Amino acid sequence: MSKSNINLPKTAFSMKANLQNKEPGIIDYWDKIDLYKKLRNSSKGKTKFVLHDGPPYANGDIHMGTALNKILKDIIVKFHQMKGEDSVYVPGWDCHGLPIEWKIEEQYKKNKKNKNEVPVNEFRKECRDFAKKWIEVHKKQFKRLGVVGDWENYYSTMSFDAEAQIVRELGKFLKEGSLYRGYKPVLWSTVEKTALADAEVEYMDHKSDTIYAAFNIKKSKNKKLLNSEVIIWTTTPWTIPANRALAYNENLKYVIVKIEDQTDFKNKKIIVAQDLLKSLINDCGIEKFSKILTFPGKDFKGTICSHPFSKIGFDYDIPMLDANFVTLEQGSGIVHCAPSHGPDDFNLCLKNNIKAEETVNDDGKYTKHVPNFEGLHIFKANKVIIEKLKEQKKLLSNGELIHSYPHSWRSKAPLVHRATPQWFISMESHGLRKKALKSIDETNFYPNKGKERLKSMIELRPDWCVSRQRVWGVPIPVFLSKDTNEVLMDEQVTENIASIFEKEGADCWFEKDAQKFLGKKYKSEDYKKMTDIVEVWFDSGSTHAYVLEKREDLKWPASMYLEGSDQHRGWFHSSLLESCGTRGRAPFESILSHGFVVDGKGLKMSKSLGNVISPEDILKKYGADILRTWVAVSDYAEDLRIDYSILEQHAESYRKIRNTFRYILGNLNDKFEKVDFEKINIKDFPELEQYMLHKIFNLNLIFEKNFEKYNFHTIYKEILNFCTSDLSAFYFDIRKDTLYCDSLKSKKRTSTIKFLNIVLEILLKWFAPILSFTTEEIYSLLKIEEKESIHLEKFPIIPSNWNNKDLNGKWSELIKIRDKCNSSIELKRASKEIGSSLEANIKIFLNDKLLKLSKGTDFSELCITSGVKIDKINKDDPEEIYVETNKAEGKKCSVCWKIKKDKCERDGCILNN
RNA sequence: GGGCCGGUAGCUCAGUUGGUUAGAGCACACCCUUGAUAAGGGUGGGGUCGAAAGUUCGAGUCUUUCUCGGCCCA
Repeated sequence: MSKSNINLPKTAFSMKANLQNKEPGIIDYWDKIDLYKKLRNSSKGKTKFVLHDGPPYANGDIHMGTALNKILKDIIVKFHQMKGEDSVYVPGWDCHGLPIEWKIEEQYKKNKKNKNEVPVNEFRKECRDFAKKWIEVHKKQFKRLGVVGDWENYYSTMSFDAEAQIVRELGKFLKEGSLYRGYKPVLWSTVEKTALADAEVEYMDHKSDTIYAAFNIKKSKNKKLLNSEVIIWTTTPWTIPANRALAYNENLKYVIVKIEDQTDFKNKKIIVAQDLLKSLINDCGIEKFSKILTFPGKDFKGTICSHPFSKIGFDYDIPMLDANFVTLEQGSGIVHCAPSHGPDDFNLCLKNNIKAEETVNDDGKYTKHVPNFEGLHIFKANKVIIEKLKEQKKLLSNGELIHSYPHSWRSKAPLVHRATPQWFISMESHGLRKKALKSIDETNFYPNKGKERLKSMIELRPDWCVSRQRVWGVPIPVFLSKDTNEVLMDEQVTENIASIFEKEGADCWFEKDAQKFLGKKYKSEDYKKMTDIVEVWFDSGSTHAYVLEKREDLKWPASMYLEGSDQHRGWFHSSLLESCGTRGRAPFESILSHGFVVDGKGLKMSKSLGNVISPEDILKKYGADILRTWVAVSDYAEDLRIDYSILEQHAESYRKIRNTFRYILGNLNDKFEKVDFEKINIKDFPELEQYMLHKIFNLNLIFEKNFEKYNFHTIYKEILNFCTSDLSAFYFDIRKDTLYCDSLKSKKRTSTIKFLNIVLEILLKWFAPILSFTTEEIYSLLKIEEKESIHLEKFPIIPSNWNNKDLNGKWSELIKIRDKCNSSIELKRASKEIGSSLEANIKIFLNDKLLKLSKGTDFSELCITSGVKIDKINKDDPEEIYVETNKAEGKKCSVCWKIKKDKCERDGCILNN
């Protein structure tokens, strides 16, 4: 029998996707038609949706985290575009900063070049070229993922206009008065006379002097504490002159002990943590003592001590402060705090309004702020301090300790924490903290938990230190008076600097004579030009100023900032502060944060674990649409797991979707005919199609509801289920008979074809933001004249008359009956009586309700059997449905393969001859 | 070490204010089909809801502790 008289599906859309080879061609096509420009032109005047790109650092190939971030952004941008908005996306890059400086330095090392001998601007030029190179690499990699954006006119933190605007932004804080000069401890090498970044530090063993020293209690609300001495332990005795506070932990227990040995401490009462008493007694060689009292740490609240050197010029209050960094690991349970010489100390003191000061100079010698010891080098000071403590009867004991200690990676010299002059933006002086907290409240967070996270950080953070002693960045555009050391505050000077940077770039700061920047008003002899640079978080925190505000295609504030959850402390944070400080509110209306990419077991990816997967690997093996699928189906609110078995699973669901499309295209013979949804007369369709239209109506509600909450994984899952359960296993299976065997002009077949056209268009549009390549592949196959890309289309508007709750109620019952039929058929199949369901005749027994409901329904069509009989169920039967299956008797129709006893109504059937 | 977030079938995810036997798709097993064919259909198995204790008539859901993992901070 020839197959010429049945209509089998035929399509140019291949079953095998071959994405890795096909996708690059589609990217070329988008370039060729200039898709981004077409998108902008097509949506002129529409409501703007601006997802402002957080700039990735221009260094190294992209990894899964960056790929996730960019794909998620692209999906959202496309969703908004197809919703009918003007969804603009301008990618950007973060270019200044230490990691690039290192890379260049590394190259110098290889070539035996010395950084200090290279002119600053030569070095900066190499940094700039390095960043430029990586921007180009990233661009290619991001485009390969299917991300559509303004790749030609990207922004970068190192462009001249960005550098100029960063100067203007800082100028606003300077003018307002919230930018101030203060001190902060940094790791310092007294040998190289320079600050070191964490990554330039090597930890090596070092022998330190240790002391147990005593601080008299001067005042306390707790009378029992009076006349006692608090004991501290430290490995840096030279910091004692810089002591400004003592730290305890209110959750620890402390004990007052009376010493009875013949020493300086005979009959004195000392206070230490209860659990450290034993080790302290041991360390100090105390033999006779008695415990007087134990008390909780919180009783220290409000206690004031005096400095061990109070009698020799250190006559000030030493407050006791609660701090959770105080532990029982070592020492006495009370920690001596020198805000100029430790980050913990600094932060604790700052919170309590004790400022750090310059106690040690560049060379490592005490400054004039340290009476009695001025000019003494700190590396020679320990002995002297220990002697002085003994003299003042404040030394309980001393010793030595070998421990891991920071050293310079270059000189191998031991480092110290040293307070150096820095620039800060005050959180309080002009209400920055308050403004930021208010803005957080006015921002939508996806997921919501991001709100609390950002809020608690802003509530607790200290003043923002915006200066770095580095080279590759925007200079802090400030002059200090040589006379008074005061900051020159003049808006005109700031603006002058900015406009010079705009023309020449920030490099000129390092070579041009200061007079050029000062203008005519001031003389360069009178001023010092600062050499610090602005920290990079201020650079990227200002993107809203030089990107959102400056570009006409964008808007301020942005509709959304979208980054990984680590950016609550990073870009979200710095952008919020910068903008609240300069403009009084956040530069974003909403924040979407996503989790981190982890391996299949939930562990973070690392080279040592060998569980790293790169985007490149995935693109090679599966193609970008599979990676995009993975992004869409994963719940970004949590960490996202990935490994090859997970990808394989999603590739499988992709194939299912691809085959759904292929089946539709095959039956349409790749000829798409657009249907005007509004003009459809629902009643012209058979009930089955009406029911399917209702399903689509419902699905669209789910689609819209979940889009609003950016729940893409729900959207994907729902449409996938529609493809597998509703279309493939139900509708397509049933309508195969019509599509293959009915005459082309039959009413039933034409309405099926009409429905296929409808569902094709809808599925294409729904999937387009996620499966950007595959939907484009199909779209181009359909040769739709008026539009050149699926991405220029809008989401379908589903008419409300597709909604049909009654029909839905009826059909859920019919499907229940169908399920029973399938079970019954399966029994006969298992016992080998029949194979295909077309070899079956079924008898369905129903209760009155279902019998009435089923009137007019052809179950042989619904269940794909050769025959059906319906009868009333026995009244005694507790079930409402009962099905009996029998082998169909007769001959097989050559067209529809149904088994018939007599003639067949199908045209061309041999039974009819 | 501290703060925050999380752990539901092999996998990706649903599980309203505590309330029947905890769901879906994929994967898996078996069967059918060979007119969606490196496809398609049917049936089915699979979960001490991270662990323990508690509150309650009743806990995946509330409380506490522990454990594992992630981010941030130190």
